[in-house]
Amino acid sequence: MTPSSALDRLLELTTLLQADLARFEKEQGLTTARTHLLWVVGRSGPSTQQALAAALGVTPRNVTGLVDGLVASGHVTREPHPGDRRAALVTLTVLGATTVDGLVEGHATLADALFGHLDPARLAAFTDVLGETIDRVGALMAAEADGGDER
Amino acid sequence: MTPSSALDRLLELTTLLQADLARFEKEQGLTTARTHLLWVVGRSGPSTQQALAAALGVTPRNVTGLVDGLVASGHVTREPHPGDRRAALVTLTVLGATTVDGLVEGHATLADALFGHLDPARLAAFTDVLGETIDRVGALMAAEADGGDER
DNA sequence: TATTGTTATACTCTATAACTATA
DNA sequence: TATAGTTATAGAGTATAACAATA
Repeated sequence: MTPSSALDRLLELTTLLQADLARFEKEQGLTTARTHLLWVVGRSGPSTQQALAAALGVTPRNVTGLVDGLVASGHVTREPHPGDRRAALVTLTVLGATTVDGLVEGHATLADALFGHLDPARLAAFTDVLGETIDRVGALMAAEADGGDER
Repeated sequence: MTPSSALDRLLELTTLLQADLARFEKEQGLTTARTHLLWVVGRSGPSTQQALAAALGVTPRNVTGLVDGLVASGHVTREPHPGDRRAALVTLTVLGATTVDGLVEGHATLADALFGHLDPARLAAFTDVLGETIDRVGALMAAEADGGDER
């Protein structure tokens, strides 16, 4: 077993998980970007588009487009912001809330289907390696940002 | 340690790996879709656009656009297909081949940075779980396809 | 008649820049 | 003067449908 084959499998698994999410989205008539926004609103509650832009790491202009689409599909509404007439609060409709619930439930179901059969020791060992790997990628990217951004 | 937290970490790691690849692409003036095409041509050798469309899982029309971009950036050329005047063979230029080499090397370097420190037993255990998980996602998607596609 | 690739058209995600209304 | 959001414009990825050239 080599580091390279571990990375290969990790990337393959990534591809499969994305395909699985894509199917949910297609079923719901959603896209990845809109689903992500919906998810954030579900977690954070009614949010300004500025806040969503920051949370999603995209421009405010982009959020305008995503929210337009989600308003058209009936997943969210723009409510007036009490206390700031410039801003709007993107708010889940019943359909939007139901969709988010489906996401949460799907996540739990998927986790159980993938890892529920592992005995606690194997699961813990696996999760530990994932955690270490996250740390290492983070460190790597920080290092490259230092070296690459140099000016 | 719960199945759900394992999935959370897996998804977090996925996000980080994508960000890492995105930086390489930005450096090279490439996009994810074009890099993927380049990668496939690097592995398969000169290919028709039909073959690339099948390999990438996109429409032939889409491949036309991707190849147009990669021709403009100097990564590939369209060479006449010997024996079929309808078809063109998408072929790596020196720049394209160099870029693919960089990808391969980056992959190996990344794998080593992420997993090189693990002792063989932990690495094997981790890789095993990844393999099992891949199988489970595959089975899951096949099952859903059966149930969902029913008509 | 079937296949390869392209033109035509459309939708989505993304970005920058300029502008309006409000703070 | 600064902030929230939109209009304007542009590039990229994706799709379907119609069409040309060639098999």
